[in-house]
Amino acid sequence: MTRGAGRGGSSAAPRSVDVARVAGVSQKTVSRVFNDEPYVSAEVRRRVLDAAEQLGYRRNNAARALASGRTRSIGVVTLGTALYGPASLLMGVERVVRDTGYALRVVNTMEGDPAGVAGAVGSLLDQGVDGIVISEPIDEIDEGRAEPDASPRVDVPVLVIGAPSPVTAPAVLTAGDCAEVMARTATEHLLALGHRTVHHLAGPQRWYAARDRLEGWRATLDDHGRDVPPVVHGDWSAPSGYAAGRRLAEDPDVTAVFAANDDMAIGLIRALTEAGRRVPEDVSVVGFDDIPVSAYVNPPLTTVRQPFDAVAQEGLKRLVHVIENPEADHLPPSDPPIDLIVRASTAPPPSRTTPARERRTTA
Amino acid sequence: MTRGAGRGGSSAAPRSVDVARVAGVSQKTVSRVFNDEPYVSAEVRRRVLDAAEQLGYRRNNAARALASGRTRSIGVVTLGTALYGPASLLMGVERVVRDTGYALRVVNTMEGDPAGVAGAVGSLLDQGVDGIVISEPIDEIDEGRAEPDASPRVDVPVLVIGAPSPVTAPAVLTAGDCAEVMARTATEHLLALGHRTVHHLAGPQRWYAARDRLEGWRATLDDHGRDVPPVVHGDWSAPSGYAAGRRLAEDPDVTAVFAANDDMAIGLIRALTEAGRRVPEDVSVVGFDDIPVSAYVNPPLTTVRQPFDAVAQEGLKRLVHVIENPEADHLPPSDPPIDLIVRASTAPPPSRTTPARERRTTA
DNA sequence: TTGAAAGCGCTAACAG
DNA sequence: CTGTTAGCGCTTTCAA
Repeated sequence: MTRGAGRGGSSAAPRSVDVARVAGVSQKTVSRVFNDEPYVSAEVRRRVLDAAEQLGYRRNNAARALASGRTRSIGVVTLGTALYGPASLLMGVERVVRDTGYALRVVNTMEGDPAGVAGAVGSLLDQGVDGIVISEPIDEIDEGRAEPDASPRVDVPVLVIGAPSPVTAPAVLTAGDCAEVMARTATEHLLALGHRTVHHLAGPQRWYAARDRLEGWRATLDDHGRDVPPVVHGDWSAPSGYAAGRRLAEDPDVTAVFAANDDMAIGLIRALTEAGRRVPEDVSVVGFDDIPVSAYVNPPLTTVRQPFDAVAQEGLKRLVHVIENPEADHLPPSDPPIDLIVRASTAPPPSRTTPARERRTTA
Repeated sequence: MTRGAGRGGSSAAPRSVDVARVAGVSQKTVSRVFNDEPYVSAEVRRRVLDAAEQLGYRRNNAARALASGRTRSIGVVTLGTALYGPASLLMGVERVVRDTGYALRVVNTMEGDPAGVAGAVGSLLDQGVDGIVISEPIDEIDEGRAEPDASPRVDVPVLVIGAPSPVTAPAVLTAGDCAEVMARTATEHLLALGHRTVHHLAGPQRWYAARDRLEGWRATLDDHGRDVPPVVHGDWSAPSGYAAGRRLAEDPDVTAVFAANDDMAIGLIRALTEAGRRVPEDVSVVGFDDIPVSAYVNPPLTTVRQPFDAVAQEGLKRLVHVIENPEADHLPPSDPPIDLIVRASTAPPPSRTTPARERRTTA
């Protein structure tokens, strides 16, 4: 093979020996300079840097990885959706990964993908990564099953965001497992407004995120000794929220609904409104995520803002720490901030003496 | 260094020679099997595969890349936002990249990032990629400037989505440059409804996407010999749409607005509604993107759906073709489908009994 | 503070 | 059909 083949360049890419020759030093010295190793005189460092610049030298990452056994990259497994939550998380992860000097490799797991998380993780391992982030995995691996091809031998540290780990690895960290608390916050808000109970429009139960929110909601109701009404299920989408809303609208007892995400909340509100149930006068609705349009829909949506950036940042800091200090103690997780954003979609329940239809809104 | 160091495994990772030994063949034969090269008897192939399975063998990608000069990965430069457009595009790209057998590396350019696209591309080149996708770049490089550190020497094929190329490379492909046509479609729709002219709520002009939409709108108006009212600018966000809406609401001549994305359209509608201008009775609004909630906001939004998946798929197919056949002719681009989704936010203008035209003193 | 030598694990020719 | 021989461009010893 010709030097530089595959790079498509007209001239071969310069290597560290080329830089060394130009700078009049050994190849090893060039290596030292580029790795910020000590014991290089300022004078030599300058010469090397100049030569590199002049030649347009760029370190060959494959050679580095091969020689050092470290790829300096982190792989992330995400769902292949543009849903606000997963997408925000991915962006947060990218930012931190880059800040910590690692490169990012991304593999999606589509819903219904037969290989699922295991396949995605395997693919990342094939590519070569020093650590793996699994963002919001959903159920697809049977629990308790340990067949080697189902849950691949992961020999790098893993950070799992928003779920218990679907893989076994020498070091497993978790982050962002605060959905339950957030769901409590949302539910408590509704209860504090005077609602007798709160209905829940849940996400798909294969998602831990959905289950956690449901759990938080149910636990809050239990704690307050309230009825736990039947759960309505959606698929995160506005259409599914709309469908749920039509059903919920038929039940006059429904005065407060906690939706597991904003998209569903928006669909829900539309259905409620079309059915003649005003929001928030007749029914209060709380969403989850605080997507960008939530403040501007009609009515502006009360919701819980997820601390995506904080979760990504904190989790990755810990992951990188484990990667670079395999023996050291893990950094302790910290609790991310949780914000309940109260807007106009929640209000006290309609007074019970007056039928809703006779109430008048003054504008 | 110890074998397998950096992988953190308790035992060293098996190499192809190990597999070869177990299978009783040469190392090269193992390589043949794993590369699906011809001239390996079924019998030998089986033995190799069995041995590999037994050992838990995984090819070392760094060594492969070093020896072959190909990294088998594609890098993508995206904006670091969870905006629906960029995020959808990224997901579409991931899917296709994986389908074509490449790995994906991702680098974001944050707005205000000093290094910008050039820095991101450089980082990808450092990491080692066989091709680069630049998704919706925004202006940050001075045009016409050719300093080496400003626009790095890109020696791999580049696919630019939704913009002219901000870099020079041996092969530059473009895709998704249909925003102008889509903007025309939106504007024509409004004109066909009977509106005298159409106002435009534009995106930030550093984005090509925003400029293209503006151009399409302006050209359509010109073609029909209509007034081109002053452009209102937003920043893609719902709040900015809201702010624009307050201004637009004061002008009774405004009967139709084409917003450069759905988020702004939603903010705009809210402002219009609050100001007592009904949508669509008094003012029609068309958005752009068809984000998931658009069908469920109030009123459901008429919008233009961007063919993200089609654009990603088509563009990448061409990019991969160039990577693998540097000498061959480029595959021809094809036109992605454009869908105007007509919902309830557009309608004919209010009847012209009030002499709005008399008030127009400046054009 | 610097350099020389020896691989890292694989693919690319070229023989058989 | 299969094996041999060289590297790919670095990092890592170890020596100076």
